[in-house]
Amino acid sequence: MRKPNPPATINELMQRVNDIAGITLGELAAQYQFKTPEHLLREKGWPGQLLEYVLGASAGSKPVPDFELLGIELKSLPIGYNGKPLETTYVSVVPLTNLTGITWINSSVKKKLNHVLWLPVLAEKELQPTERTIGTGFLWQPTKDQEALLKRDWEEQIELIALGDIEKISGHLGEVLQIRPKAANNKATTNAIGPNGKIIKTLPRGFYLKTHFTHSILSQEFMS
DNA sequence: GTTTGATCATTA
DNA sequence: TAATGATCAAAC
Repeated sequence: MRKPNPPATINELMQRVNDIAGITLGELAAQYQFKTPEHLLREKGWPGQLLEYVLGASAGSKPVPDFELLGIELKSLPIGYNGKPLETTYVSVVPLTNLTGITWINSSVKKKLNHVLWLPVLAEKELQPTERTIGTGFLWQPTKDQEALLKRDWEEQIELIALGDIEKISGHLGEVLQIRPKAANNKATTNAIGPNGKIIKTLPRGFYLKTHFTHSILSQEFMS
């Protein structure tokens, strides 16, 4: 099969999502002649890249929603046999400089999470990457309560960064939204605001949704 | 180096 | 065993 075009409507997108529910990543990759990792899962981004391709998401690394026409972000969500998320969910890069004028409303986190297509994938560790089974995808927008939680965590941690206290931030902070390293390795560096307002070098960081938050989203969708 | 896609693996 | 810190690959 050829590379799918971007879906024109939400209905079209959701039809494609429903069409792939229940099959494995290996079967899907074969159908579309998409590359499959031959041995170990060293290509950590493979599940997401395959799903993007099949659903017609914008290719490449662009700072725009996966489905630009629809304003929807695709997030695959690895879950275990118990239906709970196995990993935190990466959201976006954490800004470490030029924070003047930045607010929750215009933040990358709010924009990214404004409208998300969650695609659960049964990804229990004993399963080979190709044996992971695609679940039922669904659209989600934060409720007022959920957004309030995200906003509170975001503001608390952005304030620390603005004050030059990036090195005081660890994955322990944040109720639902945490900040953790996001880099090739722990030697990578980027600019950040340091003590006294001086620019320092530090490890690039990313925002991640904690698993209990994504689990609550799943519960809200499937157990209501 | 940065941003996209995430998972790995050591620690607590 | 869950969570935090570290890491892998591709495109640019």
